Amino acid sequence: MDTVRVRFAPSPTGSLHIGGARTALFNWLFARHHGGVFILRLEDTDTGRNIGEAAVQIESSLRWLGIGWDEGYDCGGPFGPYRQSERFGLYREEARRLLESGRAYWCYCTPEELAAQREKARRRGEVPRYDSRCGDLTGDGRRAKEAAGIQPALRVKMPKAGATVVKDLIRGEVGFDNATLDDIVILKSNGGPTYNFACVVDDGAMRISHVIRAEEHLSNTPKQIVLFNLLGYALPEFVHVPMILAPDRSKLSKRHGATAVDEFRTGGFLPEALVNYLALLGWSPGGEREQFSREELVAFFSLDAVTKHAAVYDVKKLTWLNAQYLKALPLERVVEQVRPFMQEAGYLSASPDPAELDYLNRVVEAVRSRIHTLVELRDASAYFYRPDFEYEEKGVRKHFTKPGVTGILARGREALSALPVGRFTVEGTEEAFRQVIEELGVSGGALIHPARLALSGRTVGPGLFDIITVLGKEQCLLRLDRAIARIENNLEQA
RNA sequence: GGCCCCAUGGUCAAGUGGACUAAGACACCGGCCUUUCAAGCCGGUAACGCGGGUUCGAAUCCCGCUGGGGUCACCA
Repeated sequence: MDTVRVRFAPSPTGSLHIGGARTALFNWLFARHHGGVFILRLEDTDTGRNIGEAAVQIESSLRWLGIGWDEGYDCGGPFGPYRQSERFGLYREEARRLLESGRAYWCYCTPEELAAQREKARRRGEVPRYDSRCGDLTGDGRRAKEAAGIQPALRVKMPKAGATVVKDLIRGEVGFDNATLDDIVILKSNGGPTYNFACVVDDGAMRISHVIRAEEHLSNTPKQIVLFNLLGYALPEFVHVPMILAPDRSKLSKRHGATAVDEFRTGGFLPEALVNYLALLGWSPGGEREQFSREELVAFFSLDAVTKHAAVYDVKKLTWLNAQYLKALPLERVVEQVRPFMQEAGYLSASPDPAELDYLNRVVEAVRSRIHTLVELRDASAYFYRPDFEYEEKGVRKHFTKPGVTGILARGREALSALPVGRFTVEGTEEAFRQVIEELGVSGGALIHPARLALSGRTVGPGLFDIITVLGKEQCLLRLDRAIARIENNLEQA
């Protein structure tokens, strides 16, 4: 295979959603697998629809996912510029070639006229199609239109007979009857190129070897193939990957909850998990594994293992994968990822000192195996940072109302208090508590459950002795005292 | 509606004519473990859309139907 050159070409009309992200990922994996080039091109020809911040947002989502590009509108490259709004000169040149060779013609129909024609056809039950009426406009007719001040659009004559076959790498040969092809507009009356034209000119000029894009573009492809041939460009391979659908099998949109990559980031998902999940949506390496590192994905990725059918995305499985990464990734990585969440909650200062970081490390290690997202990790850590929590009501009824509970807690407090610093470890504190339990002749739970509630306010969480050692002696004694006082106070009121 | 694509459990999917009384994963349900909750381990429920062919034999090939999706712009 010649050098692989693929591109991801988003339009800056919004944030990067997971469908786009997966298309970008497949392109990237394919390029990396073959040692090829991955290009980021901005399709911003419709100035009216461009959203200022969108390009920046798309870019940052891609970077967050770890999808980097070799050529692009920010870093340049041998076939730049990579922003279509900066390539209008090229499009006009190429359009002129078509006009001069008689393959294109000016069309003076106004949008209103075209809409009326379409409506008329629809009412007659016909397929709305442009009738090429301007194609045989005489010089006089043209002059008359121009005198009327109409800015024309440039159309390309499409073949009217025969068929155009799209050779798609995952779908095989897909035939389209040429009679269904409109004379498409390639230059709008404002002088700008249309999508189909700019796309073809750029894919040709940028020597794209494989056009890997979503399936919704399949029906554009025959028109683009005609353009490729008219322009004399080498045809790239076409690859139309299946769509990602919402749980109700409809096209993904905002109303389906989080669909933007950025929402997953703020929702506490790791890029490792999202990349892994997205790679497995519509592609399968076979076998029984579900977890793959980025390097493994690159090594295993292959277009012929991409499925043909659309996939419904399932946030539950993504959540599971995220939890897997949360507990298996090196601790430093998880800590690094959770830092902004902790800072936002006020648990961590803007520039934490080593002691703060050490504490955070221990908190994360204690909590990370029982949560699914960074947001959950932050929430499950709250009591490590705030001593003034409320006690869970259900736990209070269950563990703080037992007769003698204050006495038991007091004995536990005493035991911890008596422990020398060197013995304030998971083993040491557990041994101390076990001894209290034995001396009192009560069940382990009689001390452990109220103690957990006293220290964390919750009935669920890490092992008690992990909580104790992370909190440290001083906090434990304080919190135990607070709980004992609270229970006695309640008893008086009762 | 025309054209195009697709069709294995609720979801992601393996499967490329015999090894399929159809893998694995998520979710769900049970059990074990256990100081709680997770995690982990063990087990369970659950699928080839329908109808015709072809073939000794079909989830796999062909046709039709049904269903889902995409697309029909001077949007991309």
